[in-house]
Amino acid sequence: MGERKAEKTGQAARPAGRFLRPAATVCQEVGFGILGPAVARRPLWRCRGLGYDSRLCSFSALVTFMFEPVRGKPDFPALETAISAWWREQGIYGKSLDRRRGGPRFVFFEGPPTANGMPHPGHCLTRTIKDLYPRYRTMRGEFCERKAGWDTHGLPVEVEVCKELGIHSKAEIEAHGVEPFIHKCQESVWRYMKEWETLTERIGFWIDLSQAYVTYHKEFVESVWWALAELFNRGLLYKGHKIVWWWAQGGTALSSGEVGQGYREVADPSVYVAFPLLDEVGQPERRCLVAWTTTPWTLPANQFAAVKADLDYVVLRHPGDVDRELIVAEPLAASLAEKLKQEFEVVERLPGSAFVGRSYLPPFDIFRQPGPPPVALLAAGGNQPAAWRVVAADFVTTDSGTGVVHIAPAFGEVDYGVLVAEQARFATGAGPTLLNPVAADGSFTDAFPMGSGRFVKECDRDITRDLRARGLLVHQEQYVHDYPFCWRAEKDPLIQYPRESWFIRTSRFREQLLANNERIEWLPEHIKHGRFGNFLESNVDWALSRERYWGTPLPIWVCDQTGRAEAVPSYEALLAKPGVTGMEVFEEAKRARPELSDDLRVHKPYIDAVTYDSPFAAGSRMRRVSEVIDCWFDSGCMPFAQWGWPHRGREEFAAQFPADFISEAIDQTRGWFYSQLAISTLLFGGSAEPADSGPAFTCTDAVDPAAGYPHPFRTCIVLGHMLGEDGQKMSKSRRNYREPAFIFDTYGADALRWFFLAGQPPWTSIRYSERAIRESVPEFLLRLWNVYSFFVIYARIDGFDPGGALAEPGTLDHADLARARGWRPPAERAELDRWMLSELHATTASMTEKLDAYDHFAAAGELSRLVDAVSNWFVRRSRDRFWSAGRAEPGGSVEKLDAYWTLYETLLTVARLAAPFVPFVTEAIWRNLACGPFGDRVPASVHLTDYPQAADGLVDRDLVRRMALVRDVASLGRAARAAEKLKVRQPLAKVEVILADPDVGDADWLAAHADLVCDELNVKEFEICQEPERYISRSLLPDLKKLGPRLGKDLPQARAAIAAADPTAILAAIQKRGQAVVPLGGGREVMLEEGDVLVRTMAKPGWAAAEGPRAVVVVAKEVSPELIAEGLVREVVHAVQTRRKALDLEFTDRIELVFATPSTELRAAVEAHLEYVAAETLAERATFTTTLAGEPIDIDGHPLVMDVIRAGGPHA
RNA sequence: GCGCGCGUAGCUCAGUUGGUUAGAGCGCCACCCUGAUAAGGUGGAGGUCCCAAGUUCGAAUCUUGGCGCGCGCACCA
Repeated sequence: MGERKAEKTGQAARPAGRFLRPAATVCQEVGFGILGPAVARRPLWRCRGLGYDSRLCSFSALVTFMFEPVRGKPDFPALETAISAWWREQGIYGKSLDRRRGGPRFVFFEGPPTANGMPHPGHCLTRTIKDLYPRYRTMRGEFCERKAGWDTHGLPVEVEVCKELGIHSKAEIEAHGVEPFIHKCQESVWRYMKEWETLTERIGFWIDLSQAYVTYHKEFVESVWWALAELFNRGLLYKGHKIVWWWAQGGTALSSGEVGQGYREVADPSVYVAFPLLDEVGQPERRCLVAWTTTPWTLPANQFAAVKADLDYVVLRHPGDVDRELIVAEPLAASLAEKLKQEFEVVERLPGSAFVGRSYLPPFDIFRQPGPPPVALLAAGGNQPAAWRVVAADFVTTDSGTGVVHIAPAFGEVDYGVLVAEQARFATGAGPTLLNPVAADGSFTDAFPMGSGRFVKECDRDITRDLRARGLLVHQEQYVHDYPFCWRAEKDPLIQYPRESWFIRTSRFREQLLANNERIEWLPEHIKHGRFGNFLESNVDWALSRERYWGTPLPIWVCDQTGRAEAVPSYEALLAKPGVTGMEVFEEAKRARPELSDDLRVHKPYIDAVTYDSPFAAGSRMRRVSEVIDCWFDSGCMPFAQWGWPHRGREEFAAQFPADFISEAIDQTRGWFYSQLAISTLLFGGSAEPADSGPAFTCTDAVDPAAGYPHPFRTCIVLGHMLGEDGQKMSKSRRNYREPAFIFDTYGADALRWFFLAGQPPWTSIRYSERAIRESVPEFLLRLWNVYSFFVIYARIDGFDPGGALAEPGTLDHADLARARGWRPPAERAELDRWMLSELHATTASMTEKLDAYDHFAAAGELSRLVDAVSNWFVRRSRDRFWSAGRAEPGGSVEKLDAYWTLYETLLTVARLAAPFVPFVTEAIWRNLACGPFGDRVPASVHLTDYPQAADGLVDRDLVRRMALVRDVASLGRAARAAEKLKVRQPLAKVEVILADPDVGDADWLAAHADLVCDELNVKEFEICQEPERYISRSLLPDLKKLGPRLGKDLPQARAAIAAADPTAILAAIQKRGQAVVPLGGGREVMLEEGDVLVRTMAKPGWAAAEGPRAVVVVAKEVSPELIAEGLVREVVHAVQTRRKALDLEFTDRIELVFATPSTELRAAVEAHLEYVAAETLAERATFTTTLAGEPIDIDGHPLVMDVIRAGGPHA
């Protein structure tokens, strides 16, 4: 047995550290006392088992020691709730703000969630991201106020209340009474408030909930009013018609989201109807346009027929019916003929434009007088029939139908657009008016007697029958398609229906919106010109009003007599109006219910009661319009309305606009992202001038602040949607996800945060799976915790006392620690220490860079690699130092102390680096490692420290590269062993390494680390191979990136030629003359220069070798009898240890060993190393006997029976 | 239907301006360690890079067309 063995034997013979298990038990009992005032100074007597340690004497220091014991198996959820409570008690969030007051601002806007629904995992994600960056920037020295907010208005709230009341239509709400209904809405808004607050605190989202803005509060409403009045006064708020999806039975329009929920596949009648063209005197011709529709009930409202101008149409005639000719788009003629099962002859072929302007006979004449079509005055001069005329339209396609589109402006958005466009062509008032034979309840009016009083859809059959009777029906069939129904009343089909509505002229600002958008940093980038940009491109005016109850009332008052309107910017301005009355309605309600919120003053129905004298007509009164507004407008006003600006909060607004950072999920592109951008752009304008110099926004004037793009936000992280366990949409009924509370209680908030932050880029859709969350724990949190726990255990044993060594700790940065007694500069420390600090500071630099670029996913990856480096290389390779004798004190073991200082600095720095990601566990580490020894001399919380600054001087890039090389070599060595089934327990004589690139000086360095490699690989000797040709072959590879552009088509030949050439000769030529010539055949040749070729090293077969990109590692396969014996002995030791474990012996238990084997070889091996075996297994005696009962075990083919007896105890 | 995004190992995902042997984690199998221990480490197996055509000396990567999934807008006469 060689020297190394003896060393190890010596070590094991020392009963060092065998008390570990009991100590850990104690830690569990102690818990996390650091957080409370009751910092545990547990009596030593609880540390049972300590008596086994010869170094117990050193434990006397423990009593005054500052590091709390750490439990080996952490209970993260319990830890987190304790820390959370401590933060609350100590006001740590407030303190983190206080110390940055006056610093540069980092402005964050909270997109308001609605508190009338339960928070779900998606909110956990947004709240994690929204927490990370403010925390990070605060640690970087910026002042980041975080004001919470709640979105409280809108249909969802009304729906909740309706459910509760068991009603659903507007009529029922009215019957119930608007006033009590509103009261219910206001209460309902806070229904899940507690859950939201709990979630917010539990996930560690630091935000000021006490100062939250609330969209129904009077101050907020008044800011919104100001914005609306501003738009109104600038002529940007107008009243118009809009075609909406109308739930006729319920008397309300539905939002697109609601409509989307109600689509069902149904079969509707599909009819092809003839529209006979009219001649000059108004008589029907033979020729008929053929139009197609799946909603026959809209035919009475027909006003136009649309064709595509540049599309070819054909006039078809059936030989058996010469009295009628059909006009359809040429590409669709065949399919029509097929449907009709008829052969047609093409009479004529004409472009669509040939029909534009022609009059036709509509299918019903309810709005039309017989005779020639009446004409109307065109705006450009001249006359034209206003309606029942062919128009050209680009939206006409040949995908289906006939290429002739029936236009009923009352019942289709596109159709309505045609009407508006046509109206514009005529002199004011002369153009076509909207024809609508349907009442708001969905029944035909008397204007269409055939269907009068009946629901339109029920009239489809009668209409079709009538058309057939009059010879206008060309064809009829069933058509299966998706059609929306009311999501609350499944039998009620929705219809498109015109309603009056208020609009904001956003479309006029399209260019400004795009210019503003151009300046916003979107993550991921494609949002800017993709989804969001496209949305802006196709901007239409914002349909603002809602015919509902619970929302910000539209602050427009209209004159009874003249119909003229004005907007009111605040409640105060309203009260100042002449002859104002009606406020008493609220006052009375308040007297009846004193608990009534004063905010309801500005809500329906109270606000509707307030009227005043009209400035437009003497004796007339001004009354508010009945509508409330789209709640998205509320949210978009949040940048200023959260401060009540411009009525108040002037300073706050000036300081907090625009936002540096916002983040929400992708569904907000048309929601909050748009509402903010639109409102800000319309109100504050701005230019595309870069706003780099100084603040983009100076609020000098309350009404017209000068703004430069971008505003109101600079950077926006758009998060992906979260999916359930099965990759489907999360849904309560499907139960495909775990409640956040369950995750918190089981794995903890840090685990969930880490899963979100490090699991995937934030914009991919995240599959929220319990398994993935669970598995994210060991890879980072637990590993970090183990290192931390390892450190504390040994620091306590060895008396490592930074608090005593350093009087003024500062923030425990590298420079601060340098003042400590016993601290040595890295240059004087072991290489491993310098390596660790290199990694630490290099990672610090790159993490900072990545977080500054809002790339937390990459930053988390860096962090994870760093913790892996600490755990799996630094600690592992430093064990000898931590386990060596001597105390970690000045005057003690210098190398040991170095190791402690290195690990201490690393852990403190990692805690700060990771603090924005996993705020709880890092707090626990900081509290113990920093506050433990230093108390009040250091910041009480890791979140009150600065983010680490990389000290470039400590980064030794060569060392980092070379250490990585050693780790590679170790891995390759193991791979080589594994390939030959040479297990690590079998010592081998030698390992040889061939470096792929021998020029970097790495070889010498590696050779100097022979011990390390030998230790890792369990070999006796290390050598940089002197005759690599024995083991490897080299081949030349052309550098394709370089040669490709130069050689082009010759490249394949060149590759073949280079592969066939003698690599040694080429390399030599390049080395000597700077270039080498390789013939290509055909007289051509390739000139190779330095860098044109790469050398690839491959292991020759027949050796125990493994190759990687940087090295080939060869281990000696041959094992001498001595090596085999050592291997056998190690197998025996392993077997004994396994038995010890099976017998559940304490680590400290001494044993007696008795062996029996028929194998003389095995016996000889063991006997030769008996001392070693005894030491490794804590055996007081190890003997051989000839007969022993028991099951023999296999030691590399040698049977062995053994008996393990606990010394001094009963037979084990 | 239109738009945006995405299809890479059993699962979750990386893959930088096209370049030589496509990676990681988890899971699986085998092994190692047993003084951080209901942890830790190492190795291995596992891939038609959705399909097809094209551009190119060369395509997971670029183009076009399919197919599939997610989301958004519509539902279209």
